[in-house]
Amino acid sequence: MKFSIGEFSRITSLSIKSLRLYHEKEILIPSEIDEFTGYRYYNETNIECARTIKILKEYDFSLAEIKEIIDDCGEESEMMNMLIQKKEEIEKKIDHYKNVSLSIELIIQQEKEIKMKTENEFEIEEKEVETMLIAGYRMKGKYSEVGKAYGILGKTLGRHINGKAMNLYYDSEFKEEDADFEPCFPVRKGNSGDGISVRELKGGKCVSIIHKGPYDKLGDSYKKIFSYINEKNYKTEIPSREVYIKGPGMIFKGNPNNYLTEIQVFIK
Amino acid sequence: MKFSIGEFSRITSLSIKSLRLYHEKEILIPSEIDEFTGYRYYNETNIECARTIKILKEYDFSLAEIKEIIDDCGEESEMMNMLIQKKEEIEKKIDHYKNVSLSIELIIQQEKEIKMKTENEFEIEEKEVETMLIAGYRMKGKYSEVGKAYGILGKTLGRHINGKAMNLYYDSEFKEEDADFEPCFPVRKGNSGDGISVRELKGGKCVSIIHKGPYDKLGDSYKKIFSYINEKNYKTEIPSREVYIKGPGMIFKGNPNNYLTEIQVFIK
DNA sequence: TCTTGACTCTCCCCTTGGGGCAGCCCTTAT
DNA sequence: ATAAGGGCTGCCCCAAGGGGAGAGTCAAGA
Repeated sequence: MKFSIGEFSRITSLSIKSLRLYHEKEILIPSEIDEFTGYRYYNETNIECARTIKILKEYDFSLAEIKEIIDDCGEESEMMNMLIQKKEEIEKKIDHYKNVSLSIELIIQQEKEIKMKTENEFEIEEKEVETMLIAGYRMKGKYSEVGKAYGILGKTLGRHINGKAMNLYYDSEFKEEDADFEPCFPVRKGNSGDGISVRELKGGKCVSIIHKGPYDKLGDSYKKIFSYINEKNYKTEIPSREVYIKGPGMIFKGNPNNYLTEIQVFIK
Repeated sequence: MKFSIGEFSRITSLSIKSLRLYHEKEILIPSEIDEFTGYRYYNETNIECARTIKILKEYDFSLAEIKEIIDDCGEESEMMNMLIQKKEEIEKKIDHYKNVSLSIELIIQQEKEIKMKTENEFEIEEKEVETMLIAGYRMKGKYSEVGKAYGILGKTLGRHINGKAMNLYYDSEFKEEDADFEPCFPVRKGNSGDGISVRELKGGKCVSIIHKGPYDKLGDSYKKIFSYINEKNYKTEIPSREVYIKGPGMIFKGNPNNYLTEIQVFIK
C-alpha cells in the first residue's frame, strides 16, 4: 500500500504544504521517493507518525520540538520531562489569558456602567447616597498631587476596590494651595495603616450634578450646584465629593471633553 | 522635550527594533524625523501612544488590529465591539489550553501509575482485588473485534472512566472464535443501555501476573499462572480478567515488547 | 578642533507554519 | 493519443520582530 501526497493528505487531514514542509524538516519522511520524478509516496508507518505529529501539534509543541520527540522517543514514558515542561508552559498561558480576560471584562463592565449613568441627562438632581466602606488617603497641599495618592491606594488595595475613584473635600471654600482633601476608593474590605484610613463613609441626601468636560472646567458645575442650593436654602455638609465616573481610561487617555465627574454636595 | 529612539526605548520598554517596525507600519510615528539623517525623535504624545500599544499587545491584539484601533478610536467606548470579540477569542484559547493541560496531565498520571505498578517485578503474586463499578460491553465472537467495543465504551462513558481498560473472559478454555468476553472500563458512574452494562464487579482473591510483551505472547504468562494454580490446588472462578496496564499510548503506538498486561485469575 | 565611542540609519537574512502562484513534468483514464 | 488533473520545485508573502553588517551621526573629553 502506498499513497500519493494528495491521498495521504486526505487520509491524515494535513495539507500538502504541511507534508512537504515536514519532509523538508525531516519530521515525516515519505517511505518512498521516486528517484526521477521526485514524487513522494507514503505508507502505513507514515500514517502512524502523522497521527503522532497531529497530536503533538495540538499539544502546542513546535515542529522543532516534535522532531526532537519523534527522533528520540518511541513511547510516552520517554517524553515525560517534555510533557511536564509543556504542561507548565500551558498553565502559564492559561494564567496570562485569564488575567487578560478579567481585565477586558472589567473595562467592558465599566463602560456599561457609564452608559447607564449617562442615560439621565446632566441635570441637577437630589438623591440618596448609601453609606459605603472606603479607603482614603487624606492630604493637605495642592490638588495636583492627587495622582500620587491614587497610585498608593491602587497599589495597596488591589482587588478590593469596589467602585469609582472619589475625592472628598474638607474645605468650605475653594483653595488653590494648602487644600484639605482625601482621595479614596470604595472597597470591599481592607486595613488602615500607612496613611490609609479604611472606614465607613456615611451616606445621606445630596445635591448632585454630572459634569461633562475637563477637570479645569469643574467650576462651572460647582456654580450651578451652589446656585441651586442657595435657591432652595439648603445647608451643606462637609466633606463634599467628586466621583470620577469617566476620566483617562485603561487603554486610552481619551478626550477630556468627554470626561464625566459627578459632584455631590451633601445637605442637612 | 524630545527623545532619541534609544531613550524612548528605555522609557517605554519597547525594543528599538519594535519601534522602527511600528514606525514602518504607521502605528507609532515619531513626532519628528530629521530630514537629513533620518533620526527618529519622540515626544510625550508618543509616550501616551506607546502605553496604549503596550496594553493592547498584552491583550493579545495583533499589530494590524492595534493600528485599526489607534486610527479609529479615541477612547475605550469606541472599541467595545473589538474588546468583546477579543475576549471571546481569549476564552476560546483558555478552553483549548485547559483541555490540552488536562490531556497531558492524564498521560503523566498514567505513566506514574505504570511506574508504580512495575516496581514489583513481574512475578506471580496472590492479591486481593476490590469490588468496583464497571461498564462492560459483552460480546461473542472473535477477540480481534474488541477494538470496536472499546470505541463504543470510550465514546459513551467519556469522562466517567476511572481506570485501565480490562477484558473479562467467560470461557473456561481458550477459544479462537466464538469466544465469550466483555471489554469493560472501571467507571465513577453511568447508566446501562445500548448493550452497555453498568454494574458492580465483585472483587476477591486472585492470582496475578504482569505480562510484558505483545498480546500474542499472552499464552506464555497464562501457562505460568495455571501451573502455579495447579501446584497450589486452587479452584478458579469465572470470569478471569486482563487489565491493560500499558498498551498503545495516546501519542505513540509504542513498542509491543514493552506492553504490560496484568492477568488476574480469581480463586475460591 | 579633533577624536572617539556610543548611537542610529538602512538593508538583508532568519525565525514558524504554512498559503498562493508560476511553470513544468507526470500519471491516468478515456 | 490526448486531456485533465496531480505533483514537482522555486519564489514571494504573512506576523513580530531578532541579529548583524556597513555606513553615517552625535556629543563629550582632550
